[in-house]
Amino acid sequence: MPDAPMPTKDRLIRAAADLFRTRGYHGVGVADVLAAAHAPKGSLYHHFPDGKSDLALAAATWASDEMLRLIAASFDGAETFEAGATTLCYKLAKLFDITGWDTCPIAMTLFEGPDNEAFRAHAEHIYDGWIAEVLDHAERLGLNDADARAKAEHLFVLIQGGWMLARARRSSDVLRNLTARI
Amino acid sequence: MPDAPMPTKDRLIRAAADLFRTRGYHGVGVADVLAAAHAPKGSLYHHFPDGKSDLALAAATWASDEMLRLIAASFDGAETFEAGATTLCYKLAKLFDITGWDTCPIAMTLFEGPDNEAFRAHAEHIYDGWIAEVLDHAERLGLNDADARAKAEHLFVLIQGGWMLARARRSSDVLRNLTARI
DNA sequence: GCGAGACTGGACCAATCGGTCTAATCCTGT
DNA sequence: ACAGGATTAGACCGATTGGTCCAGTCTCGC
Repeated sequence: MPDAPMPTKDRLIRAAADLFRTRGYHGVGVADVLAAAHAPKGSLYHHFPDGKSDLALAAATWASDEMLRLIAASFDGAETFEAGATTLCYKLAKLFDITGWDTCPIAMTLFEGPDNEAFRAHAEHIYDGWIAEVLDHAERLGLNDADARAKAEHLFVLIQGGWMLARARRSSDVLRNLTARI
Repeated sequence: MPDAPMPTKDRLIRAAADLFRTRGYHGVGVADVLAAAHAPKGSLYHHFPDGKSDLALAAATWASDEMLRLIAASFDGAETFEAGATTLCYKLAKLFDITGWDTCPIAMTLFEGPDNEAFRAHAEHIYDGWIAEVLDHAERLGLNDADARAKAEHLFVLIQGGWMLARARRSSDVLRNLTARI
Protein backbone atom coordinates (compact mmCIF):
# COMPACT_ATOMS: atom_id res chain seq x y z
CA MET A 1 0.00 0.00 0.00
CA PRO A 2 1.92 2.99 -1.27
CA ASP A 3 -0.26 5.84 -0.10
CA ALA A 4 -1.89 5.26 3.27
CA PRO A 5 0.00 3.26 5.88
CA MET A 6 -2.11 4.76 8.63
CA PRO A 7 -2.83 2.12 11.24
CA THR A 8 -6.34 0.87 11.70
CA LYS A 9 -6.73 2.41 15.13
CA ASP A 10 -5.99 5.87 13.79
CA ARG A 11 -8.31 5.41 10.87
CA LEU A 12 -11.07 4.46 13.26
CA ILE A 13 -10.46 7.50 15.44
CA ARG A 14 -10.44 9.92 12.54
CA ALA A 15 -13.50 8.43 10.89
CA ALA A 16 -15.33 8.44 14.20
CA ALA A 17 -14.35 12.04 14.93
CA ASP A 18 -15.60 13.13 11.52
CA LEU A 19 -18.90 11.33 11.78
CA PHE A 20 -19.62 12.20 15.40
CA ARG A 21 -18.85 15.86 14.70
CA THR A 22 -21.46 16.11 11.99
CA ARG A 23 -24.16 13.73 13.19
CA GLY A 24 -23.67 13.39 16.94
CA TYR A 25 -22.95 10.36 19.07
CA HIS A 26 -26.28 8.59 18.71
CA GLY A 27 -26.65 9.65 15.11
CA VAL A 28 -23.75 7.42 14.10
CA GLY A 29 -23.76 3.65 14.18
CA VAL A 30 -20.61 1.61 14.62
CA ALA A 31 -21.29 0.19 11.17
CA ASP A 32 -20.98 3.71 9.74
CA VAL A 33 -17.63 4.23 11.39
CA LEU A 34 -16.41 0.84 10.25
CA ALA A 35 -17.41 1.55 6.66
CA ALA A 36 -15.77 4.99 6.69
CA ALA A 37 -12.57 3.61 8.18
CA HIS A 38 -12.56 0.50 5.97
CA ALA A 39 -12.14 -1.64 9.04
CA PRO A 40 -13.88 -4.80 10.17
CA LYS A 41 -15.80 -5.02 13.38
CA GLY A 42 -13.22 -7.18 15.08
CA SER A 43 -10.61 -4.43 14.87
CA LEU A 44 -12.84 -1.94 16.61
CA TYR A 45 -13.41 -4.12 19.64
CA HIS A 46 -9.77 -5.10 19.74
CA HIS A 47 -8.52 -1.53 19.89
CA PHE A 48 -11.46 -0.22 21.90
CA PRO A 49 -12.65 -2.98 24.24
CA ASP A 50 -15.52 -0.86 25.53
CA GLY A 51 -16.76 -0.32 22.01
CA LYS A 52 -18.52 2.77 20.84
CA SER A 53 -18.20 4.82 24.01
CA ASP A 54 -14.50 4.09 24.19
CA LEU A 55 -14.11 5.16 20.59
CA ALA A 56 -16.07 8.36 21.19
CA LEU A 57 -13.78 9.36 24.04
CA ALA A 58 -10.73 8.79 21.85
CA ALA A 59 -12.29 10.67 18.96
CA ALA A 60 -13.07 13.61 21.22
CA THR A 61 -9.50 13.64 22.49
CA TRP A 62 -8.18 13.60 18.95
CA ALA A 63 -10.47 16.44 17.91
CA SER A 64 -9.37 18.36 20.96
CA ASP A 65 -5.71 17.95 20.05
CA GLU A 66 -6.46 19.36 16.62
CA MET A 67 -8.10 22.35 18.24
CA LEU A 68 -5.14 22.86 20.58
CA ARG A 69 -2.83 22.90 17.59
CA LEU A 70 -5.05 25.46 15.92
CA ILE A 71 -4.96 27.67 18.99
CA ALA A 72 -1.18 27.38 19.22
CA ALA A 73 -0.76 28.16 15.54
CA SER A 74 -2.94 31.24 15.88
CA PHE A 75 -1.22 32.72 18.91
CA ASP A 76 2.37 31.72 18.24
CA GLY A 77 3.17 34.55 15.85
CA ALA A 78 0.85 37.07 17.48
CA GLU A 79 2.11 40.22 19.15
CA THR A 80 -1.05 40.94 21.09
CA PHE A 81 -3.83 38.84 22.54
CA GLU A 82 -6.35 40.46 20.22
CA ALA A 83 -4.24 39.61 17.18
CA GLY A 84 -4.01 35.96 18.18
CA ALA A 85 -7.70 35.72 18.94
CA THR A 86 -8.57 37.32 15.63
CA THR A 87 -6.35 34.89 13.75
CA LEU A 88 -8.03 32.00 15.56
CA CYS A 89 -11.48 33.18 14.53
CA TYR A 90 -10.42 33.50 10.92
CA LYS A 91 -8.81 30.07 10.93
CA LEU A 92 -11.99 28.57 12.34
CA ALA A 93 -14.08 30.36 9.72
CA LYS A 94 -11.86 28.93 7.01
CA LEU A 95 -12.12 25.46 8.49
CA PHE A 96 -15.86 25.88 8.69
CA ASP A 97 -16.02 26.63 4.98
CA ILE A 98 -13.70 23.85 3.91
CA THR A 99 -14.77 20.94 6.05
CA GLY A 100 -18.28 22.03 6.96
CA TRP A 101 -17.48 21.96 10.65
CA ASP A 102 -20.91 22.08 12.05
CA THR A 103 -20.61 22.84 15.71
CA CYS A 104 -18.11 22.15 18.43
CA PRO A 105 -16.93 18.57 17.77
CA ILE A 106 -16.71 17.89 21.48
CA ALA A 107 -20.29 18.94 22.12
CA MET A 108 -21.55 16.81 19.26
CA THR A 109 -19.59 13.79 20.41
CA LEU A 110 -19.90 13.92 24.15
CA PHE A 111 -23.03 15.81 25.11
CA GLU A 112 -25.33 12.87 24.59
CA GLY A 113 -23.39 9.81 25.63
CA PRO A 114 -24.82 6.74 27.33
CA ASP A 115 -22.96 7.10 30.59
CA ASN A 116 -23.50 10.77 31.08
CA GLU A 117 -21.05 11.56 33.85
CA ALA A 118 -17.91 10.12 32.28
CA PHE A 119 -18.62 11.93 29.04
CA ARG A 120 -19.44 15.20 30.76
CA ALA A 121 -16.25 15.05 32.82
CA HIS A 122 -14.22 14.43 29.68
CA ALA A 123 -15.86 17.38 27.96
CA GLU A 124 -15.10 19.61 30.93
CA HIS A 125 -11.48 18.46 30.90
CA ILE A 126 -11.13 19.16 27.19
CA TYR A 127 -12.75 22.57 27.38
CA ASP A 128 -10.58 23.54 30.32
CA GLY A 129 -7.60 22.46 28.22
CA TRP A 130 -8.58 24.84 25.44
CA ILE A 131 -9.10 27.70 27.86
CA ALA A 132 -5.79 26.94 29.58
CA GLU A 133 -3.99 27.03 26.25
CA VAL A 134 -5.44 30.43 25.41
CA LEU A 135 -4.73 31.60 28.93
CA ASP A 136 -1.05 30.70 28.62
CA HIS A 137 -0.75 32.80 25.49
CA ALA A 138 -2.65 35.66 27.11
CA GLU A 139 -0.24 35.75 30.03
CA ARG A 140 2.76 35.43 27.73
CA LEU A 141 1.44 38.46 25.86
CA GLY A 142 1.44 40.55 29.01
CA LEU A 143 -2.01 40.24 30.50
CA ASN A 144 -2.30 39.82 34.27
CA ASP A 145 -3.82 36.67 35.72
CA ALA A 146 -7.38 37.78 36.24
CA ASP A 147 -7.60 39.62 32.96
CA ALA A 148 -6.07 36.72 31.06
CA ARG A 149 -8.54 34.23 32.49
CA ALA A 150 -11.51 36.46 31.81
CA LYS A 151 -10.45 37.02 28.22
CA ALA A 152 -9.69 33.37 27.61
CA GLU A 153 -13.11 32.29 28.85
CA HIS A 154 -14.74 35.10 26.93
CA LEU A 155 -13.11 33.93 23.71
CA PHE A 156 -14.24 30.38 24.39
CA VAL A 157 -17.82 31.49 24.88
CA LEU A 158 -17.77 33.61 21.73
CA ILE A 159 -16.46 30.77 19.61
CA GLN A 160 -18.92 28.24 20.97
CA GLY A 161 -21.85 30.57 20.42
CA GLY A 162 -20.54 31.64 17.05
CA TRP A 163 -20.17 28.04 15.93
CA MET A 164 -23.82 27.45 16.69
CA LEU A 165 -25.12 30.46 14.82
CA ALA A 166 -22.74 29.81 11.94
CA ARG A 167 -24.14 26.33 11.56
CA ALA A 168 -27.75 27.47 11.65
CA ARG A 169 -27.05 30.14 9.04
CA ARG A 170 -24.56 28.10 7.08
CA SER A 171 -22.31 31.12 7.07
CA SER A 172 -18.78 31.45 8.34
CA ASP A 173 -19.20 35.22 8.45
CA VAL A 174 -20.57 34.83 11.94
CA LEU A 175 -17.19 33.53 13.07
CA ARG A 176 -15.31 36.34 11.38
CA ASN A 177 -17.61 38.93 12.92
CA LEU A 178 -16.68 37.68 16.37
CA THR A 179 -13.41 39.55 16.08
CA ALA A 180 -15.23 42.84 16.64
CA ARG A 181 -16.29 41.66 20.10
CA ILE A 182 -13.09 40.24 21.54
CA MET B 1 -61.03 13.30 33.93
CA PRO B 2 -60.55 15.62 36.89
CA ASP B 3 -56.78 16.06 37.05
CA ALA B 4 -55.15 16.16 33.64
CA PRO B 5 -57.15 17.76 30.89
CA MET B 6 -54.04 18.41 28.82
CA PRO B 7 -54.64 16.91 25.40
CA THR B 8 -52.48 14.07 24.22
CA LYS B 9 -50.84 16.13 21.50
CA ASP B 10 -49.60 18.68 24.01
CA ARG B 11 -48.35 15.99 26.35
CA LEU B 12 -46.41 14.47 23.48
CA ILE B 13 -44.86 17.80 22.53
CA ARG B 14 -43.83 18.63 26.07
CA ALA B 15 -42.43 15.20 26.79
CA ALA B 16 -40.56 15.23 23.50
CA ALA B 17 -39.15 18.70 24.13
CA ASP B 18 -37.92 17.65 27.56
CA LEU B 19 -36.30 14.46 26.35
CA PHE B 20 -34.77 15.88 23.18
CA ARG B 21 -33.35 18.78 25.14
CA THR B 22 -31.42 16.54 27.48
CA ARG B 23 -30.51 13.60 25.28
CA GLY B 24 -30.68 14.88 21.72
CA TYR B 25 -32.77 13.77 18.77
CA HIS B 26 -31.18 10.41 18.17
CA GLY B 27 -30.68 9.77 21.85
CA VAL B 28 -34.42 9.49 22.38
CA GLY B 29 -36.60 6.72 21.06
CA VAL B 30 -40.26 7.21 20.27
CA ALA B 31 -40.96 4.62 22.95
CA ASP B 32 -39.34 6.93 25.51
CA VAL B 33 -41.53 9.83 24.47
CA LEU B 34 -44.61 7.65 24.52
CA ALA B 35 -43.83 6.42 28.02
CA ALA B 36 -43.14 9.92 29.33
CA ALA B 37 -46.34 11.27 27.79
CA HIS B 38 -48.41 8.25 28.81
CA ALA B 39 -49.61 7.93 25.27
CA PRO B 40 -49.91 4.95 22.97
CA LYS B 41 -48.12 4.70 19.68
CA GLY B 42 -51.27 5.16 17.64
CA SER B 43 -51.78 8.67 19.02
CA LEU B 44 -48.34 9.81 18.02
CA TYR B 45 -48.79 8.84 14.40
CA HIS B 46 -52.28 10.28 14.36
CA HIS B 47 -51.18 13.73 15.54
CA PHE B 48 -47.82 13.63 13.78
CA PRO B 49 -48.18 11.71 10.54
CA ASP B 50 -44.48 11.99 9.75
CA GLY B 51 -43.61 10.49 13.09
CA LYS B 52 -40.50 11.36 15.05
CA SER B 53 -39.20 14.11 12.80
CA ASP B 54 -42.58 15.81 12.78
CA LEU B 55 -42.69 15.63 16.54
CA ALA B 56 -39.19 17.05 16.85
CA LEU B 57 -40.09 20.08 14.77
CA ALA B 58 -43.14 20.72 16.94
CA ALA B 59 -41.12 20.22 20.12
CA ALA B 60 -38.51 22.69 18.91
CA THR B 61 -41.19 25.25 18.11
CA TRP B 62 -42.70 24.81 21.55
CA ALA B 63 -39.30 25.19 23.24
CA SER B 64 -38.69 28.28 21.15
CA ASP B 65 -41.96 29.83 22.27
CA GLU B 66 -40.93 29.29 25.86
CA MET B 67 -37.66 31.06 25.16
CA LEU B 68 -39.45 33.95 23.47
CA ARG B 69 -41.62 34.36 26.54
CA LEU B 70 -38.52 34.37 28.72
CA ILE B 71 -36.95 37.09 26.59
CA ALA B 72 -40.11 39.17 26.69
CA ALA B 73 -40.43 38.77 30.45
CA SER B 74 -36.82 39.86 30.91
CA PHE B 75 -36.96 42.97 28.77
CA ASP B 76 -40.52 44.13 29.44
CA GLY B 77 -39.77 45.88 32.70
CA ALA B 78 -36.24 46.90 31.79
CA GLU B 79 -35.19 50.52 31.42
CA THR B 80 -32.02 49.84 29.49
CA PHE B 81 -30.86 47.12 27.12
CA GLU B 82 -28.16 46.06 29.55
CA ALA B 83 -30.69 45.68 32.35
CA GLY B 84 -32.91 43.47 30.22
CA ALA B 85 -30.03 41.36 29.01
CA THR B 86 -28.77 40.93 32.55
CA THR B 87 -32.18 39.82 33.74
CA LEU B 88 -32.33 37.32 30.90
CA CYS B 89 -28.99 35.79 31.87
CA TYR B 90 -30.08 35.48 35.49
CA LYS B 91 -33.37 33.91 34.51
CA LEU B 92 -31.55 31.39 32.34
CA ALA B 93 -29.13 30.60 35.14
CA LYS B 94 -32.06 29.96 37.45
CA LEU B 95 -33.72 27.73 34.90
CA PHE B 96 -30.45 25.90 34.42
CA ASP B 97 -30.31 25.13 38.12
CA ILE B 98 -33.92 24.11 38.46
CA THR B 99 -34.56 22.04 35.38
CA GLY B 100 -31.03 21.06 34.48
CA TRP B 101 -31.28 22.71 31.10
CA ASP B 102 -28.29 21.26 29.45
CA THR B 103 -27.67 23.22 26.31
CA CYS B 104 -29.75 25.08 23.81
CA PRO B 105 -32.88 22.93 23.37
CA ILE B 106 -33.03 23.79 19.69
CA ALA B 107 -29.49 22.66 19.06
CA MET B 108 -30.07 19.39 20.89
CA THR B 109 -33.28 18.71 19.02
CA LEU B 110 -32.53 19.87 15.52
CA PHE B 111 -28.79 19.72 14.91
CA GLU B 112 -28.76 16.02 14.17
CA GLY B 113 -32.00 15.26 12.39
CA PRO B 114 -32.48 12.71 9.63
CA ASP B 115 -33.36 15.17 6.87
CA ASN B 116 -30.71 17.71 7.59
CA GLU B 117 -31.86 20.66 5.51
CA ALA B 118 -35.40 20.92 6.85
CA PHE B 119 -34.14 20.77 10.41
CA ARG B 120 -31.36 23.29 9.79
CA ALA B 121 -33.79 25.73 8.18
CA HIS B 122 -36.13 25.42 11.13
CA ALA B 123 -33.27 26.06 13.54
CA GLU B 124 -32.23 29.14 11.59
CA HIS B 125 -35.81 30.41 11.64
CA ILE B 126 -36.09 29.90 15.38
CA TYR B 127 -32.75 31.52 16.15
CA ASP B 128 -33.60 34.49 13.98
CA GLY B 129 -36.86 34.77 15.91
CA TRP B 130 -34.98 35.00 19.19
CA ILE B 131 -32.61 37.61 17.83
CA ALA B 132 -35.50 39.57 16.35
CA GLU B 133 -37.27 39.58 19.69
CA VAL B 134 -34.19 40.95 21.45
CA LEU B 135 -33.67 43.41 18.62
CA ASP B 136 -37.18 44.81 19.03
CA HIS B 137 -36.55 45.47 22.67
CA ALA B 138 -33.17 47.00 21.91
CA GLU B 139 -34.70 49.48 19.48
CA ARG B 140 -37.54 50.24 21.84
CA LEU B 141 -34.94 51.08 24.46
CA GLY B 142 -33.35 53.68 22.24
CA LEU B 143 -30.59 51.89 20.34
CA ASN B 144 -30.17 52.67 16.66
CA ASP B 145 -30.65 49.94 14.07
CA ALA B 146 -27.09 48.82 13.55
CA ASP B 147 -26.21 48.96 17.21
CA ALA B 148 -29.36 47.10 18.19
CA ARG B 149 -28.69 44.28 15.74
CA ALA B 150 -25.07 43.95 16.79
CA LYS B 151 -25.99 43.79 20.46
CA ALA B 152 -28.82 41.35 19.88
CA GLU B 153 -26.59 38.95 17.99
CA HIS B 154 -23.84 39.40 20.54
CA LEU B 155 -26.21 38.45 23.33
CA PHE B 156 -27.31 35.39 21.38
CA VAL B 157 -23.73 34.25 20.90
CA LEU B 158 -22.89 34.82 24.56
CA ILE B 159 -25.85 32.79 25.75
CA GLN B 160 -25.22 29.92 23.37
CA GLY B 161 -21.58 29.73 24.32
CA GLY B 162 -22.36 30.17 27.98
CA TRP B 163 -24.91 27.36 27.88
CA MET B 164 -22.24 25.03 26.56
CA LEU B 165 -19.63 25.87 29.18
CA ALA B 166 -22.26 25.83 31.91
CA ARG B 167 -23.24 22.31 30.95
CA ALA B 168 -19.67 21.06 30.83
CA ARG B 169 -18.95 22.56 34.25
CA ARG B 170 -22.37 21.88 35.67
CA SER B 171 -22.38 25.42 36.95
CA SER B 172 -24.88 28.17 36.26
CA ASP B 173 -22.29 30.75 37.37
CA VAL B 174 -21.03 30.80 33.81
CA LEU B 175 -24.37 32.21 32.71
CA ARG B 176 -24.41 34.84 35.45
CA ASN B 177 -20.88 35.90 34.60
CA LEU B 178 -21.95 36.66 31.05
CA THR B 179 -23.51 39.87 32.32
CA ALA B 180 -20.06 41.40 32.67
CA ARG B 181 -19.51 41.05 28.92
CA ILE B 182 -22.76 42.37 27.47
C1' DG C 1 -79.91 7.40 19.66
C1' DC C 2 -77.32 7.05 15.79
C1' DG C 3 -73.78 7.48 12.51
C1' DA C 4 -69.21 9.44 11.28
C1' DG C 5 -64.93 11.19 12.08
C1' DA C 6 -61.43 11.87 15.72
C1' DC C 7 -58.68 9.48 18.68
C1' DT C 8 -56.69 5.53 21.32
C1' DG C 9 -54.63 1.05 22.20
C1' DG C 10 -51.29 -2.16 21.20
C1' DA C 11 -49.89 -6.19 18.35
C1' DC C 12 -46.75 -6.58 14.87
C1' DC C 13 -42.86 -5.79 11.46
C1' DA C 14 -38.42 -5.32 8.96
C1' DA C 15 -34.30 -2.99 9.77
C1' DT C 16 -30.80 -1.63 12.47
C1' DC C 17 -28.55 -1.22 16.82
C1' DG C 18 -24.17 -2.32 19.71
C1' DG C 19 -21.77 -6.20 20.94
C1' DT C 20 -19.77 -11.22 21.06
C1' DC C 21 -17.21 -14.92 19.31
C1' DT C 22 -14.05 -17.75 16.83
C1' DA C 23 -11.21 -18.90 12.94
C1' DA C 24 -7.85 -17.10 9.97
C1' DT C 25 -3.98 -14.18 9.13
C1' DC C 26 -0.27 -11.06 9.98
C1' DC C 27 3.88 -9.72 12.27
C1' DT C 28 7.94 -9.98 15.04
C1' DG C 29 11.57 -11.95 18.08
C1' DT C 30 14.22 -15.93 18.40
C1' DA D 1 11.70 -21.88 10.39
C1' DC D 2 8.72 -21.36 13.86
C1' DA D 3 6.17 -20.01 17.99
C1' DG D 4 2.78 -16.94 19.75
C1' DG D 5 0.75 -12.70 20.51
C1' DA D 6 -1.46 -8.92 17.84
C1' DT D 7 -4.69 -8.04 14.57
C1' DT D 8 -8.20 -8.85 11.13
C1' DA D 9 -12.35 -10.77 9.17
C1' DG D 10 -17.10 -11.36 9.35
C1' DA D 11 -20.89 -14.52 10.73
C1' DC D 12 -23.98 -14.18 14.27
C1' DC D 13 -26.95 -12.56 18.35
C1' DG D 14 -30.65 -10.53 21.21
C1' DA D 15 -32.46 -6.06 21.92
C1' DT D 16 -34.27 -2.04 20.27
C1' DT D 17 -35.32 1.06 16.63
C1' DG D 18 -38.99 3.86 13.94
C1' DG D 19 -43.00 2.77 11.63
C1' DT D 20 -47.52 0.30 10.07
C1' DC D 21 -51.95 -1.32 10.75
C1' DC D 22 -56.45 -2.03 12.34
C1' DA D 23 -59.90 -3.04 15.80
C1' DG D 24 -61.85 -0.65 19.27
C1' DT D 25 -63.63 3.65 21.77
C1' DC D 26 -64.88 8.18 22.39
C1' DT D 27 -67.37 12.43 20.99
C1' DC D 28 -69.68 15.09 18.36
C1' DG D 29 -73.76 17.02 15.12
C1' DC D 30 -78.05 15.62 13.85
